[in-house]
Amino acid sequence: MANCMVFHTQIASIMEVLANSAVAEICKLVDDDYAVFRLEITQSQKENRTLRRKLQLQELKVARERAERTMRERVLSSRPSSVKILDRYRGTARGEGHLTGGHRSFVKPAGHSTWRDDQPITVDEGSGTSTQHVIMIEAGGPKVKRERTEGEEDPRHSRDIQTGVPEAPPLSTEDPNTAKTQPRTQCSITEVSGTPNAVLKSETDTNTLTHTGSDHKSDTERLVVGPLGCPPAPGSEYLPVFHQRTVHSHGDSDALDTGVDDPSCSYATEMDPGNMPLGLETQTDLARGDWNRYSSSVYSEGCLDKKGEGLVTDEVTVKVEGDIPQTWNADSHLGDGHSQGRDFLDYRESLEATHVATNSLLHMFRDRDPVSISMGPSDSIGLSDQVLNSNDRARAQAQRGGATSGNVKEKRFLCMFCNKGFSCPQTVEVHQRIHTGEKPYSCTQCHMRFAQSGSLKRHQRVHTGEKPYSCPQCEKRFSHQHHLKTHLKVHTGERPFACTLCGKRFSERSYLKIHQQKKHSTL
DNA sequence: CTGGGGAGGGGGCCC
DNA sequence: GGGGCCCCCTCCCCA
Repeated sequence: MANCMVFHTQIASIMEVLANSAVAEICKLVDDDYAVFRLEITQSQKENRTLRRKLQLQELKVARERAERTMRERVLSSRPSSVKILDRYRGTARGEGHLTGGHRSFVKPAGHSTWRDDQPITVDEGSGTSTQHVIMIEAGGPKVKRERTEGEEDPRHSRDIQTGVPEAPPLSTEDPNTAKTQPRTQCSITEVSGTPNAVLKSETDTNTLTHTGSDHKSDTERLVVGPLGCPPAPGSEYLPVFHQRTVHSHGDSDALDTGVDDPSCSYATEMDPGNMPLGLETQTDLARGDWNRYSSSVYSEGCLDKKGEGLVTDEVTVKVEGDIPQTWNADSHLGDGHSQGRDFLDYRESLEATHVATNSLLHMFRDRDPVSISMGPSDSIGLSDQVLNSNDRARAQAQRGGATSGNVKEKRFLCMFCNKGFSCPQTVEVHQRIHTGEKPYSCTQCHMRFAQSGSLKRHQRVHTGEKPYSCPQCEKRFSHQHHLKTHLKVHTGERPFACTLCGKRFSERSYLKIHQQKKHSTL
């Protein structure tokens, strides 16, 4: 009997131990799953917040545009009919000088019948002529062909207001409706931030912006303020870094700068390639919100930005133009140090920028929501295969080594397009040129343009014939170091790349790839 | 003549 | 800015 009791006791204790271990295991599993679920829920909630915010912003923007349209109607109707094309637009026109078929939005006063809608005009820029496809907007009238164009023009007003340039009496002081537009900076930054993190971040940042109206220091200047050229990363959050047009800005960017001042343009543009750069530039300008985190400054020059934002028929803008501080000019052309007298009229670049920008946004959207974004015929026309490849590569690289995958080195500066992380904002800026198509470095000998200065320098060896890399075995010389390295395999007989299917070996991976494509493509 | 491979040139991009 | 790697392209040679 006693044995039986002992046996039962032991059984009970064993059962208890087993039960406890089972419970512990279950708890562990539950905890793990719970953590995963919680993470997913958090992300979902974040996305929901982002979408909700975007919705609100869209509504806000619609209301704002409506108010501004009303305001503009009022302004235009009260303006004398002798509206002149300002010369300041020439900068933009020059940027698109060869862009036949490019679209440009003009605003003509309501009732002005001198021009017909979509009437091609010839812009004589001295260095050449170009036929431009002009989109005429009946300001204040019912024939607004491109609603977004209002967004192009609006921003100047609204940004003027935001920047508080004293010499430019903002329209808002005349029309209380404009006051509604004031919070747009915050909204706009949120709209284009791209990632949920960025949304929240940008919004917060924007709230902290306090423009003094006198801070016309360029973004470029601000960028170099930080130690070692890399501003310290504030906080621990990943920071999407926006493309900085002004850093390497050049004349032809003018064509894209139309409407850059209006962050709200971003979503006003559909997949119209002609419009896309505007939206893109808009995004890039928004970066200043982020950069300002480091510089404790604000973005102001962007609003008055650069030469010609469009055909200005607004006297308010005229005043602004006259009051652009000198430092601003330095800003706008800072990148010209790299230009080396390049041809700002390069049609290819304008076209390229347009298409690449389109492509970049397409990628961006496609990455975000591959289902909802469809590529229409116009979206793919003219897209550079090379850039497509580049973007694909970038995306692939982002997937491989993006910050989100957890690199050893801290890479908290995220590309706003592919989310790839970098340790330095300047590096991100350079990287983002993959997506934006910006190529600030142009060859003086030909029309080649490059996103990186090193590429330009290397390219120029084509013209100079410089071949600094010589083979010690045969005195052959090469312009690329890698070519020398490749060539050396001729002497060594090294063939490190073997086909896994047939065992054939190659000295270069590309040979192997070609071989496999040709021989084993059916696999 | 044709296809495969070698060699070299050039640009893109990251570190 | 430089180094390094990647990819693509073209030309040439040869079976």
